[in-house]
Amino acid sequence: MNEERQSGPADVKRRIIEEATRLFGTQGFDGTSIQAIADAVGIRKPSLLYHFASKEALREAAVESLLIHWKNELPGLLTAHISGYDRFSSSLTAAVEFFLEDTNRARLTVREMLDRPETAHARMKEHLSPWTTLLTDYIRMGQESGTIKADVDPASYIIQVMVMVIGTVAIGDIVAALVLPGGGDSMEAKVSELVRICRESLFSSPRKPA
Amino acid sequence: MNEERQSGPADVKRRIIEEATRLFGTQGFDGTSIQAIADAVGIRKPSLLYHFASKEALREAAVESLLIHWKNELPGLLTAHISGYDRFSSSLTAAVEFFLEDTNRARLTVREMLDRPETAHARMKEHLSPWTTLLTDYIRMGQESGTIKADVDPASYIIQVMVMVIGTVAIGDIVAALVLPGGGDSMEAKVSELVRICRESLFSSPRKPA
DNA sequence: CCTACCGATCGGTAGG
DNA sequence: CCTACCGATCGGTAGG
Repeated sequence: MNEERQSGPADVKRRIIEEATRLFGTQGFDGTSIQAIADAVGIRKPSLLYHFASKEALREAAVESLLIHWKNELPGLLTAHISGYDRFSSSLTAAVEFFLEDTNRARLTVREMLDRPETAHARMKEHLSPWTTLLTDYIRMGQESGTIKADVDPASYIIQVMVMVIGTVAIGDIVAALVLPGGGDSMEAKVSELVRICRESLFSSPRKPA
Repeated sequence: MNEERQSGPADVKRRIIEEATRLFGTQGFDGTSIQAIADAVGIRKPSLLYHFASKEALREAAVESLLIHWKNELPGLLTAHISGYDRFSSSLTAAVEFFLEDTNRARLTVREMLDRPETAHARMKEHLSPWTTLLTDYIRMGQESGTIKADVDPASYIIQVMVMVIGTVAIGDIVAALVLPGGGDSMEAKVSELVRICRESLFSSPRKPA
């Protein structure tokens, strides 16, 4: 009747999702067998299928878990700080570093976008569009008050920032090979250049207005 | 003994690579069977394996073909025009539109970066690093003459531009869903915003110096 | 370029 | 959560 020792069934489910996210992210959905996931968790294949009725159900659970994670963490990280030229840099840096903490999640996200465009489209919209609307409004307000360049297209700007953030985390290391003799500069340099590009193409002047 | 009618063997190889690029790009390497590729071409599976000894050999041929295409077309498109503030925009627009012409190639490229980081790293470096070096040098020269912002990190800047270009083509439509109520603005708007972001974060002043 | 065929692995089920 | 098992499909080969 003890209820705290060892791994409860909820813990097993969590570990399955963890390993699935890692393997789907690095090798892709079709490139990962449920056998391989079961091996990584340390259980047999039919045991995994007791927790998730099908491989497809596991995929959906992994993506859902990923989106919930972002939905819970990102808005607080961003909305609390986006309120001026200086804070813009630090909050965008924090957001990129948040994604960098778990590269597998970023890779799985990109793979989902490639593998199932319509489904990914619908699900991301459902979870994330509420707070991207906030960002769009913030840009429009900045344009009215003159702190943000008038020729910024708010929606397209946010799309490009997201493409840069997720792209840098998912494939930045490989793209870096095209440019650098050594084979890749530090991720730090890429992140600070990303922030610089976003900042200088958004605000009206290099110094914040009074 | 006629040699121009119907499809020669070289033509069949070309069509196999075409269909493989399309299917690998949309469904992934592991998500595409050689049976499916043979069906799309209109031949039997063992016939396909006569032209390419293995599925892996076909993958390599498809990626090689893609890189050769870019290597042949891009340098002329870029180096001829990157020589000032105005031409920068038109040549970057042309480059993005070049990628947009064949979305499958962009998707296959991103998938290769995710599926086989080291191999993709090495092969892209081999084919493309010579002319990215030219771009880096161009930025450094602009910094010395004052037309380009001093705080630009040339290598990281080029990486971010490439991430934006390839990311916009491969997953721009899906990311757009996060932002727009309608479900995605026109690709045109995304491209012109991409160009604006790259331009305004690169040059020293909004008007080109004399 | 084809027919015929192979061993291995896939996702999933039966039954406990 | 396990053992035992299934039909389907996979990449690839033999032989012509």
